[in-house]
Amino acid sequence: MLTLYSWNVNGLRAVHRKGIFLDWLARTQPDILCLQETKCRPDQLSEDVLHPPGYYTYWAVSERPGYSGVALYCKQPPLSVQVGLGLPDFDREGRTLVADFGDFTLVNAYFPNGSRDHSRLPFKMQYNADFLDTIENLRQGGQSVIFCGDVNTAHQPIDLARPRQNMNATGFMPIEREWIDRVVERGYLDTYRTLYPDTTGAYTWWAQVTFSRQKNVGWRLDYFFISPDLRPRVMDAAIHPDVLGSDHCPVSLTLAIETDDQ
Amino acid sequence: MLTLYSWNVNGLRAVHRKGIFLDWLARTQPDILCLQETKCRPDQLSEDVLHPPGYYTYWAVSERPGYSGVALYCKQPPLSVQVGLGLPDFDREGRTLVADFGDFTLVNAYFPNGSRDHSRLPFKMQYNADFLDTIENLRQGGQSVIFCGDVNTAHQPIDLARPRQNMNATGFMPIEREWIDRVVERGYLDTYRTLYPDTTGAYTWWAQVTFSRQKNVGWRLDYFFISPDLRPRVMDAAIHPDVLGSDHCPVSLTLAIETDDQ
DNA sequence: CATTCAATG
DNA sequence: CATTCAATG
Repeated sequence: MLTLYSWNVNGLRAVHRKGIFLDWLARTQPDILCLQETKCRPDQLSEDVLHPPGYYTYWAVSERPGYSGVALYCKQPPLSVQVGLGLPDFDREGRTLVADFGDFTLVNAYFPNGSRDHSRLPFKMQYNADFLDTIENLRQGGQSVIFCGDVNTAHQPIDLARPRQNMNATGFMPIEREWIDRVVERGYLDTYRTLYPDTTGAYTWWAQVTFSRQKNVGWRLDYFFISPDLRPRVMDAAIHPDVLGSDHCPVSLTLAIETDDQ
Repeated sequence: MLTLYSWNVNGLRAVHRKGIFLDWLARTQPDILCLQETKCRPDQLSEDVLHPPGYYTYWAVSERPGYSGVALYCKQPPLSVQVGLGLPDFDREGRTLVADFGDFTLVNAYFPNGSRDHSRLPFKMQYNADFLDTIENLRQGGQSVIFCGDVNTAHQPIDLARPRQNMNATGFMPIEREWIDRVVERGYLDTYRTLYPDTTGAYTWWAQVTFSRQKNVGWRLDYFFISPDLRPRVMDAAIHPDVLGSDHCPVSLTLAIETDDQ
């Protein structure tokens, strides 16, 4: 059994400083943990966060200090890890890690935010397009694919509290949602929604400005998608809104795959 | 009897937030208070700081947000207040207030910092030169002059804890100290040093980086200077190192001048 | 080290 | 609102 978690931490140093990160990690013990918005270089971290007992860690860093960044924590080292998509425009922002675990290739991604004024929407849609090309190439190479992270888009009206008010807000615009349609058309499964097609109020992000978390006025922006061949292995998919410390909460996926744990 | 205080607060909002400023003001009740490094526009302040009971307030603001800025709090309104020296290069940094109190003209100034790499030394020396011209013009117009504030220069070796190590550091370079020599040659009196010519360890600023305040490794950078005609009125000059909340402490001057207080 | 601001989300 | 950085002192 393999447990995978994904969490946009909104600053790894901040969630560590609050005394939350290592506690949660020690308690949860995911086999694989994907972080987004780490907002740091590894050399800015203390040893306890950089190398928690039992974990290998991998880092994608933005050229711009304090911005973006993703990390991978895992109990077994991948066969290989690729930092970035191989596309400098995106890779300089530290958005992507691709890890080959043998049974599957895992892509941990912090998808671009379209920006309130929509100025980064073209950049986001280009990332999304190139991202889909990348994972399709992996599948054509015979790999099973899992991708997770902050997709920065709610797919359907059920995936946010105020769908009608946000039709023209980045994160729920038709063009953004259609990209997820395309992902699903290619056969990828939104694991949480596949298991819980009708569950409402299932969100992973809440705006801090409006204190919307206490009212659960949120969005489901964080996902675990799998290629369809992995469907028989899915044991559970979950959202963990009780885990505080960021404006996002973690999401998880449990697979029926043996680990080498002794 | 008239009590004047001068204090570089290193951010008025910060010293207010710490609960120090209004407490200190209510307890001390200076007739006149000159602040430097207010680092704010008046509209960024709450009413209680902007208009404490019994005080008129006047503001010089930098064009650059959060930088520099001086303020004048006084129980009796001046006959006139001039914001700036009339020199745009300096006035755009909100460094100077000139207030005519009838008995004397008070100039509240935040003299430029020469910058660690000495890059602002020419700017500082030009400000100092133009400042001296300004107060000399006031005297030639028949006024008694008081000037106070953060002069950003220690005059003599007795005025800092480590004179030999700082001969080439801005704040104690020969060229900076010679400007104070010139002020003294014109007859102005450094009120504190006039009353206490041999007192050592009398500092008004301590570097935060090195926690030097607890060791009293400091500099005397804040002064009340007076034109010589006011000498007979001087009752006391003091330094108040126990007042916390900034990296500078307040300094004060007490004059034998009647106030209109009922 | 401490203050403030700007960018970003 | 919260995180991080940069400039300044």
